[in-house]
Amino acid sequence: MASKDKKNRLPARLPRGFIDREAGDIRATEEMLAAIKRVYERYGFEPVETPFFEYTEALGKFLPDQDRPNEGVFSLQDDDEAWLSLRYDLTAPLARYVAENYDRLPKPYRSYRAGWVFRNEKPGPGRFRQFMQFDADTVGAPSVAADAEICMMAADVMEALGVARGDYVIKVNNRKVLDGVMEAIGLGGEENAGRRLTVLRAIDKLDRLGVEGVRELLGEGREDESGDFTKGAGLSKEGAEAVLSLFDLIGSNERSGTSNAPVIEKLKASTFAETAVYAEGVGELAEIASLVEAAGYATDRIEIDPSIVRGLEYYTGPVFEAQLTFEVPNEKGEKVVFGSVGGGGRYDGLVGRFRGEDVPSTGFSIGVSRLAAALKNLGKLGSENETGPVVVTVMDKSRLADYQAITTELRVGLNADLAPSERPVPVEMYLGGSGMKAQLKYADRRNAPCAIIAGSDEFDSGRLQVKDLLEGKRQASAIASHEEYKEERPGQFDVARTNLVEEVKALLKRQRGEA
RNA sequence: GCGAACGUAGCUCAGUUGGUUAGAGCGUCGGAUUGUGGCUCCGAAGGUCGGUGGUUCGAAUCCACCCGUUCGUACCA
Repeated sequence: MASKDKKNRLPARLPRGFIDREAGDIRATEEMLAAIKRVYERYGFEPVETPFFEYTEALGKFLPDQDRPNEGVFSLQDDDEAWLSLRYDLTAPLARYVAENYDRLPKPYRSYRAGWVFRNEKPGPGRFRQFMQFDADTVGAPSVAADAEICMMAADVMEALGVARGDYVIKVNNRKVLDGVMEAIGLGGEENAGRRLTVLRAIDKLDRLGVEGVRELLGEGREDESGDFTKGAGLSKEGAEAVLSLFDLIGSNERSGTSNAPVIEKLKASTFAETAVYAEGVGELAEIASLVEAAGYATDRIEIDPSIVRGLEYYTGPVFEAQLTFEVPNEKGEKVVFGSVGGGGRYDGLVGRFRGEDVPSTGFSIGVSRLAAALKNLGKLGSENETGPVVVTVMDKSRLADYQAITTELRVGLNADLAPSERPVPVEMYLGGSGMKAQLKYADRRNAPCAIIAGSDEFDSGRLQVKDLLEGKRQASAIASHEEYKEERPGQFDVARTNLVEEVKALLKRQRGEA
């Protein structure tokens, strides 16, 4: 019921952090998902789907790093008082799924899935409370060959989406290397868990704050522009410099060509190598490097970078991050590097939470919306101007049956011998209540290739008017007066009723430049 | 979460020290053109001035709180 009372009218508004998606967006995303899927299928991964809701405890809220355990997730209580939460990533639900179906799944279990995830956080530009991820995981594979494969697959995905080699890079690090470094500077043990987190967070900010900012955060702390003070990790000068020495290794590869060997050598030569977990981590990185190199993936695609941190909750070994390296202008016209569009790593303990033993697993997650925004920027996505429907206009409402017959004839005829992969030609009869002028305006706005026009003259003569809207637009720009415009009827021609389908087919072909 | 700025029509924005009926451009709809998308001209619709309360004879304008947006920062599985 329409509300005349303006004061009490229901406001039509979206909850903050959520967006409506429109045709162009949806089509572009579907295209993208299909391309990613093809890559994963090529590697032998199979699809699986889990629901939006999981039991809250299954999502892993009791894992470390729960400064604010009740924030960030949408939760509600079920009839039986059990807490349910909307999933905030696709990894924890996969771990639940694998644990629940462990005995009947082939191991290693290789699967991919795309889906919406939800985070109850402050939204910002390009940052929403509902967004899509596309994951691929290998569960039950202890070998770093699985990690190497995930990295290569991530690189393949970027190229399948049209990102040129050199415009992206898959960065690889190992959590064990960072753990080893922290152990070496005296941050080992349970009592230092909090400071270790602070150190990892500091390292993670290299991109944004630079070496100086990280140095402050490793020491006493840092004051930002607004005067806010962030407490640091409180490391000694030597400890901080030791951590920062990792950054010196970045770029070792570029200087030497295409192999990750130089950075591996430097990692091995470091004094940290005396720490067992560090040495183990470097060993794994060396193996990954040699595996991807043997497969032909050089540092222009997969690069070892000791400054990569990624998620703090559950990664136990190698971690990956897909970065776009080209610059794009932001709203202010400044050039900025697009940055991370996906990440992942090894999470040996996640499935084990549901079972007695750890199940070694590794995976990768693509931020679909973010990557879509990047691709749009590259011009690799967003064929916005899709051809719209052929519009059959209605001039004489008493002859609706005739217009309907024409519409159906075109709809069937134009789509008769399409291959299954070809986009159908949409055909519609104008269903609004307005006159001819508005109908053609409608066709124009729908980006229609042509409109069919018929009144009593046409029905009597057995010939219909076909108006080529693209050709008409072209001709119209050369016509100044409205009288002449009316007289010319640019782009318009008449065809025999019996030849309608063939004539429209020919017109569409001409427009595609095939005739 | 903390700090700051901003919020006027669908969009981009004017709006004087607090003073009559809040404006423009673009867009939308209609007419000139009863059967033809453009151009041009004419006209119309469209506003809880983000919300609520307060100060005042009088508030888009001043004050408080709230909501939203943006920026910085923290967190980010």
